[in-house]
Amino acid sequence: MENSTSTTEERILEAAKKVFHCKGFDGARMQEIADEAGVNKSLVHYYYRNKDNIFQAVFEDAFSKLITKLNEIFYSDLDFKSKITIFVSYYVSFLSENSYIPLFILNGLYEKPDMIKAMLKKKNFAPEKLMEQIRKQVKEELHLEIDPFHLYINILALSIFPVIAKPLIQTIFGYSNDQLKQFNEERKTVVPDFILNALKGYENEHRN
Amino acid sequence: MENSTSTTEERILEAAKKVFHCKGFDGARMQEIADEAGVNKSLVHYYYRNKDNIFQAVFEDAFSKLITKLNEIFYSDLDFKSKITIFVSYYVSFLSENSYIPLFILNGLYEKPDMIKAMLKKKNFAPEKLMEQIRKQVKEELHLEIDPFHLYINILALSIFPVIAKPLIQTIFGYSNDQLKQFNEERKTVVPDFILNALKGYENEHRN
DNA sequence: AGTTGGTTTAACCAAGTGGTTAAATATAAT
DNA sequence: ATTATATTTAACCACTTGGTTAAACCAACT
Repeated sequence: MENSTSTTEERILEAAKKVFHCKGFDGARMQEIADEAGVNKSLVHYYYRNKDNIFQAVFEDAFSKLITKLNEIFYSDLDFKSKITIFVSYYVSFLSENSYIPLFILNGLYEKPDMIKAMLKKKNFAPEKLMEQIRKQVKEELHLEIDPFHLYINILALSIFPVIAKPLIQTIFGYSNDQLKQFNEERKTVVPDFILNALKGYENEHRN
Repeated sequence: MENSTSTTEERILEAAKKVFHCKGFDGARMQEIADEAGVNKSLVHYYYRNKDNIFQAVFEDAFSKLITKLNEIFYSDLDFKSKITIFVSYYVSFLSENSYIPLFILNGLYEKPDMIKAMLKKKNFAPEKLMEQIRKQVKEELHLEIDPFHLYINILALSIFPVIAKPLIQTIFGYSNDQLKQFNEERKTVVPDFILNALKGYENEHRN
């Protein structure tokens, strides 16, 4: 019973992504995942023994999508300013097309910290290396006194927050889908500009 | 059966805050709220007919806490740069002591958009006025070409995101509670500096 | 003491919940 | 055709969920 090119197992995972992303762990129902995949509920259990398992599969998928590209860009040979520009424009467009992922991951970190820790260990993801790379480049290439970790968090904040805040911008500021799309498009240049301008400010301030 | 100074109804609301903030709407259990308040479950129903009602009460409380101070600061007579400094340092300290609130509100906007819309209408909260005030000051006082809405979102992002990302910083970067506390303390100065430096950059860039 | 009003409770219920099981079906190999 | 294997299903279960009900409690007032 192959539907198009995907196996049933893949179709279930895709359905689970949709449901978990929209409803969160507690809000998601195994029945809804099954319906979304067009299969019986117990088939979901057949492939992924229980709810925790399938959640973990979905989380790993989302997390690695975010992290892989991040590492790729920040480990490359580019100068730091190029990295920022490339990273932000890539992330803003990726996230605005997968706007549920960041909040899903943050909630996962709150709800299932143990599961996440185990996953990080399994994939031996080491953020220290990344931070060391950033630290080195900020000091030796840009000669800035700004704390690299704060800078890193600022970059993430400016890239990620507006995507998380999508319903805030729509519900509270009444942006339409088109307006939001344009807003996200603008951020690809606005955010790098903002960051690079800020860095310029540090040059002037600390070169004394 | 008055416990200290608070009424039973207030004690239930406080308990509901705790539970909803930690578990979200779907994860929260009426029984847990009752236990937390030290009362029987059906007493919770007696005061707040159903789960939606008590959730709404909790949401309104959190939302108004965030918004009141924001309006207060941005409507004051201060120059814009002072507003930024004051706003950020106030928000960072408020949020780091109520770190569950921003994510709670964002999730609420996703989960219960209709409820939230109704609430905003009831309290006739109008963000247009706030934006107009910011727009005016950015143009006429600072003579900057930066889009005021993007600037506003940037300010929110830099203030709010690090608080939301608390479990990310702790779980992934392994920060201890003390380190996180210091990190938040530092942000009270780092963030305004970063923003004001960025604005300085815009002055140089666009004064031609 | 009796009445009244708000407050608090135990016991209960229908509707889901995640999860199990054993049987049915399709697919392919012998 | 028969067997073996992987896939798919309906029926079921123990348990939890939000919510109801009717009775008990308790202070204040008559």
